[in-house]
Amino acid sequence: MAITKAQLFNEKQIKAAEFAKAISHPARIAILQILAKTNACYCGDITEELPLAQSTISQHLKALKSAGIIKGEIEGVRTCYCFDEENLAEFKSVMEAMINEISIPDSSCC
Amino acid sequence: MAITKAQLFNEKQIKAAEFAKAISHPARIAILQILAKTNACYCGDITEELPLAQSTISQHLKALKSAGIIKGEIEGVRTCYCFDEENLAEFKSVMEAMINEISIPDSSCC
DNA sequence: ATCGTATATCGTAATTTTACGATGAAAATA
DNA sequence: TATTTTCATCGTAAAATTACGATATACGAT
Repeated sequence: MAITKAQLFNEKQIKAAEFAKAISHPARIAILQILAKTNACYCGDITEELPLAQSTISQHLKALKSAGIIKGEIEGVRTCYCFDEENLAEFKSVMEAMINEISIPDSSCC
Repeated sequence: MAITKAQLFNEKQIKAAEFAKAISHPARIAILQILAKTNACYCGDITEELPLAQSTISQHLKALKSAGIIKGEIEGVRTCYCFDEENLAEFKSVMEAMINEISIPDSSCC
């Protein structure tokens, strides 16, 4: 990747790609599903449910947090991870808009 | 990545992650948008619209094809890329299901 | 004050991704 | 037949991703 020319893509494209990258690993999807379905929101809980080391789960949590999809609140010795409500809404709307944009055109050539 | 433990995640998670990875780069999103909005479906057309080398575009097209989202039909010296109708529908339904699953639970802890 | 628990971070290694130019292959054109 | 056009692939390099164990930090409990 010689020089990043990413600024030549538009904001929507970059944002959608970032969100997509955030969920481009089965472990991160699994983490989001766990957060959505259970009250297990501590790193330890998630580590118990997934076949990965604690440090790896922590890394994935960091990636999801960087993307803005989740936030982490420190509760003493632990950190409670949950969805970032506002950003989750943005995630969904950006992804849905993208999915809707990607469709077969009227005059499909093949 | 010592040993791939991906088989310990379920099929849906793996499929969704694969699709997400396919659109996790602005160039690939841009390519899909071009295919959706114009009749430019040749590698050369796309190369003209994006700030990347022809070989790089070809690589991105290959990635989208591997994910099944598009197909390529050889037309003499050129290749016409378009959406794979059936797989595109799967892409959309898998992604939408995933997005719907990811939601704030009733008893949010924080 | 010490010990145990939970998690983030560091160091490291293997793999994958991204990008480019150069080259090759195959069809169309001169 | 020779040339041009179009695209895929190769070779390569830089960077990012993924994973782990080890360690550091910080809080709570004893």
